[in-house]
Amino acid sequence: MGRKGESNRQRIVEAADRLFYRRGYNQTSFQDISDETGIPRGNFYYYFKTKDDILDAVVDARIAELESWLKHCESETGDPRERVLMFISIIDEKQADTLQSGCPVGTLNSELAKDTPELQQKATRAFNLFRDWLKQQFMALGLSDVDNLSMDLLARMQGIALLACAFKDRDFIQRSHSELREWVMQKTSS
Amino acid sequence: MGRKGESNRQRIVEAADRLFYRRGYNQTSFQDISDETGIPRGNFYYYFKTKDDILDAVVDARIAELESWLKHCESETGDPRERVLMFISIIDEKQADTLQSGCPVGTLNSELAKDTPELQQKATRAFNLFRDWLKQQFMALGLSDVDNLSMDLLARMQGIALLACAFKDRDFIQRSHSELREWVMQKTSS
DNA sequence: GTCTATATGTAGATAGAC
DNA sequence: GTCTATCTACATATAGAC
Repeated sequence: MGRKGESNRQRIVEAADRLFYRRGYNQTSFQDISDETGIPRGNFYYYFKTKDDILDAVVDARIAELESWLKHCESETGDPRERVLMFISIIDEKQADTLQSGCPVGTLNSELAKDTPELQQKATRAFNLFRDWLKQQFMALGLSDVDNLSMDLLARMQGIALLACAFKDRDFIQRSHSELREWVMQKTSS
Repeated sequence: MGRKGESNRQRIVEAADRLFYRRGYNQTSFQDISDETGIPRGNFYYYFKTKDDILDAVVDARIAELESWLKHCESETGDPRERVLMFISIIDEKQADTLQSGCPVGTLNSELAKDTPELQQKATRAFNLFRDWLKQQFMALGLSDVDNLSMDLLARMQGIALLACAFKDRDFIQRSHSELREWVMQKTSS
């Protein structure tokens, strides 16, 4: 059973990814994942030894998605500034999800920082991937202080996502992303 | 049986506040609170009907703490700009906790936004209190756009706290708070 | 007001039939 | 590979003795 070309393992990871995002890791049970996939609970242990192993696969999936976005930005234009602006446009398109559940990477980090530092380190991998990519773009523009610039941009994005979700304020996202674009323009024109 | 002048109810709330902050709400059990206070699990139900009621009291406690900080800023100086800068200094002093567990209000919001919107609304009360206070300070300075300014400052603080906690980066907090002060100076001098 | 014993549900994980 | 039945641990919550 299961749709063609979609392994049970893959279906579990996709459902877990969705549920971990919407409800949080700790608040998602095997029963929830079973309900969404139709795959019996006990079957999960054929593919994953523990719940943490499922999280591991989910983090890998989120990293892969982030990588695909970065590659897309790179393929669309050779101008590093345009690439960064394009990334902002991509997350801007995820408004609806951000409003409801925040940033998939940020909220996971925040949740795992409490009580499970080992897993949290895994979640920061996605942050690091993005930081490194930003650094490359800023370096290609001949900027100094690329480490700080990258952290600052990421911090702004995270603050925006957190407040937008807390207040369910769509206008705030739009205004903030617009100001973020201006910030990028200004910082990359010196 | 409880230190003098400290009711059992109060001791439960204080322990819960600490544990909810460090481990998260969902990851903190009655057993944990019992272990910290020495008060038996079953006893909690004399003071609170449900676990949610404990959270309610914890949120009230965090709001009360925030209010005391704001009052302190107001009592120290009549200059609204100085008040805002003083608030940044206060949270700057909480670096160690922020590094370990993030912002007590921000992380709680983030956790409760997933799956328990009712409780999350309660947690946003603290955000709203701070926003209103900031608006008052900015208005007293004769600024326009006080709503956006307040949201932007809060968003920056939240982004800083989240990344500092994710990367356990003390230098980042210090640099960012320093830049936040400059931002306040600039915005309030127009 | 305080504490113990316990009810009731559900979590993650395992064993073993098919 | 798939599924059911079940184990053990622990969660919130309740009942009732003291």
